[in-house]
Amino acid sequence: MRKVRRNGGGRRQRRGGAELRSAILEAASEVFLEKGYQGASIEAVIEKVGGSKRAIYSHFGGKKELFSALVSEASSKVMGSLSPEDAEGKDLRETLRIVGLQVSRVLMAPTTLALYRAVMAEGVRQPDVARAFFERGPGRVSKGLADVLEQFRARGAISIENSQRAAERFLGMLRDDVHLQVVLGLRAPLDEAEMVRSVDQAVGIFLHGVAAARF
Amino acid sequence: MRKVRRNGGGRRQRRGGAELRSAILEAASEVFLEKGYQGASIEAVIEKVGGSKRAIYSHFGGKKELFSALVSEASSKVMGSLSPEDAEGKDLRETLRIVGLQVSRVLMAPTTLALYRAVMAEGVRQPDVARAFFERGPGRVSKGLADVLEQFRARGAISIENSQRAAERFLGMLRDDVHLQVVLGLRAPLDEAEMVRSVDQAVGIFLHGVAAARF
DNA sequence: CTTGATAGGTAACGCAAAGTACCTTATTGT
DNA sequence: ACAATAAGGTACTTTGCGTTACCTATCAAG
Repeated sequence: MRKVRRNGGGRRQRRGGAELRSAILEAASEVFLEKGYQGASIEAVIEKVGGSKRAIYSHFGGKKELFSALVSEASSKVMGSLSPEDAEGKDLRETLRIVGLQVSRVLMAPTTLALYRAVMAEGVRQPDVARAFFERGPGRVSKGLADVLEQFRARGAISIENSQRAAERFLGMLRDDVHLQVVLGLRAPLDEAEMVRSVDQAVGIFLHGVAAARF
Repeated sequence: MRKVRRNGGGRRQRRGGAELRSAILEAASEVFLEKGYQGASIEAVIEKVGGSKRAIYSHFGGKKELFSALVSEASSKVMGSLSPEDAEGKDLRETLRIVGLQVSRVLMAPTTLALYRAVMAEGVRQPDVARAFFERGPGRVSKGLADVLEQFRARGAISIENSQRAAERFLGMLRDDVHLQVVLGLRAPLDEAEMVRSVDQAVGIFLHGVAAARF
């Protein structure tokens, strides 16, 4: 009886097997995010990574599965740039400013924008891709913010019925026409200063609304 | 000397020339909006409309131009379903409710969703398409609402620095995670009752915010 | 009726790209 | 070292599709 060394998935290792896999994912990111799922070609990926198509079919199974893997990975990676602990112990306004700014930075990052485009287009036809993206990305963010809001609600700082929906509203304000125009390539992403102002405005509306104070 | 019958563009008419053109646009809508720009094929369009590919090249020039024409038309058509006059003479809250509900209906309509997906994906590569979509669609809506808000601001009903940005914020709240999930095909569009509740919530936040009243 | 022009149809070209059959080579257990 | 196994490479097949060259039928002008 032999001992077989296996890695996590139960697949045998070879010279740079795992390295090749992640190199493919890297190259696939570039190609798929630039051209979109349908516009991307396996050949273009291989051209970047060097090697042969066979490697992609061995490692992933096909174009669809490669895309799916890529989206999962990219969605998770994006989340890594968020650090909710930065908002610990702050008051509500400051918390919203910090979270809002972090989210805005993510939303305006080139990779996120490209991911957004690609997934929006293909999500309807590949439900697992849509789910992976949403649950690892926007869904996680709004859940996280909802938890925070819930704490403030419990303390009586805010009056809302549904923390989850409230969080989604706040985040929705960050994904407004400006973001849409950036996604469409109609204007450059906001720079840091613009983002700060934008977030401040959103926080202001979210906290107190636009109605003139009726004193 | 005979009179020459011409249509608007100065192009000679023939048996069903214009009818064919619009039939092509109709079929192209179905195909492009279902499959996306890159996934759609001229052949599929022609199969639906009957005739030959030559007709498309005569009328439009190519796949790109056909898509562009389609997006312009569809974007304008969508706007037709908005009737801002319904909000005339109402107070601020009621105005926002009416506008919000109309916009929500549009956002949840299958055609709009499909258009959204297709344009989001292809906009970066076809700037004229992105522009046509945005200016006829979302841009027009937010401009319209901005004008209304400006009137309320002038009357002192609301305190905001920038009506345009404020309008975009309100509309952004309608394009939140729920809308994203619908676009991604992860959940069914809201029905009328759900939309009403959703809009009411957004209006509430927009007007007074979530902060507990400090009396 | 003739003539010129053009919208529309037929069919073919050319290319890109997904997937695969087959071979090569590295790796691992004995 | 050697056999067994499987990853990785080469090159092909097949398919689908955008585009175009060429032809035909229709319509207006004289």
